Amino acid sequence: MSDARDTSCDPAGASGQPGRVGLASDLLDWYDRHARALPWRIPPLARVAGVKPDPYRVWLSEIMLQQTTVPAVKPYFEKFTTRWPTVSDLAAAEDADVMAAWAGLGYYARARNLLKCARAVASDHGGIFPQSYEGLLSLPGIGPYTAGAVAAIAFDLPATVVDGNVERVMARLHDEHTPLPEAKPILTEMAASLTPQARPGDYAQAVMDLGATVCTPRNPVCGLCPWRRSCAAWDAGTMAELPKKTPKKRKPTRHGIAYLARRIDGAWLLETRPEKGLLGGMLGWPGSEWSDDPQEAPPIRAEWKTVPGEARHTFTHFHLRLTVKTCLVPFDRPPERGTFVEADTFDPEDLPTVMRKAFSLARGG
DNA sequence: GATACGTGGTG
DNA sequence: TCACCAAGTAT
Repeated sequence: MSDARDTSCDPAGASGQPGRVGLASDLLDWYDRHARALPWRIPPLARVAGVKPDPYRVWLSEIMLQQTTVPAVKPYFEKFTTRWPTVSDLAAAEDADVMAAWAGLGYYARARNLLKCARAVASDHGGIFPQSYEGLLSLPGIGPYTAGAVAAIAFDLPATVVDGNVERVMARLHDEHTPLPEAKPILTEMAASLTPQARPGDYAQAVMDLGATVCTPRNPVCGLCPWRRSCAAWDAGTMAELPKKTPKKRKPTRHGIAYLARRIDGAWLLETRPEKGLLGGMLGWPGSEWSDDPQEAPPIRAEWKTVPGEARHTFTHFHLRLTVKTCLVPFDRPPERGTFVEADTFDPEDLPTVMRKAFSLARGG
């Protein structure tokens, strides 16, 4: 781990401190000048002046940011913090309201675990988040990354935070060619050995910001990097090919049928999907199974018409081509599955994206 | 360790 | 069009 290059070229090393401290300090200097302003972030100057982050906002942002970009998260973060300003407010919310508010953001298990976690904090911890890595890790939806991030950012504990950005930065800094996920423990050890005791919260955010804005997956901007002089991949010219990753499987294509039934008073036939599995707990159109050759499964007796075209959508591990069928039914006909939702209560924004696409196709948009 | 789990942006 | 990628977790 103690690469000679780490110490040979940095001022702190020359002044007698270990090279790793020099690297952390260089990065914090960079962060003080280049930290992005984000709705959940306390700017470095304010942090140094003693302003503390709200653990609820840190936790909420970190859950939303899992596998999700900053621009996608921003409006959802504003919506959640406006509607539920504290963890106790969130804990008291209805499941359906939270799932509807999360609709469109993806990875819906996050929303289910978000509520479980808020309720655990409210009922088992008096509405206060546990202030330790282990305590945080024990909560639903909080894994090693998020426990470290909240510990560091909210409580300024010297936790090592390893996300995709940090993996990439470490792989390049040390010119590590072992492919992910095999390299994860190695990269984690590298990250741990760099984590400073001073300002761990700012440092955690700084490494991730570096990865997000300078040490990017494609076209890294090495000319602006505070760690360029210490970067082994820069020396070797291998930045563009790191980190190595084991190749992913091709996605198969599945087919399905979505049934959009409208009652004469304008109500729509919807159903809440089972808690487990794909789109678990979300509102959606009744439908067939998604497979090579789906079987008809109309949720109500009616004269169904097939909408021309298909709704196409790609999930994490397969492509979906959805045939959309519509019908109009009388007021007194009971459905075999699902529940009619009054027209003035129904908002397509409450649906996951694939279901919105089916709705758009049916409406001719 | 491998797999399931969303979505939108990008080259 | 298409594969890759993003502040991962649960099983």
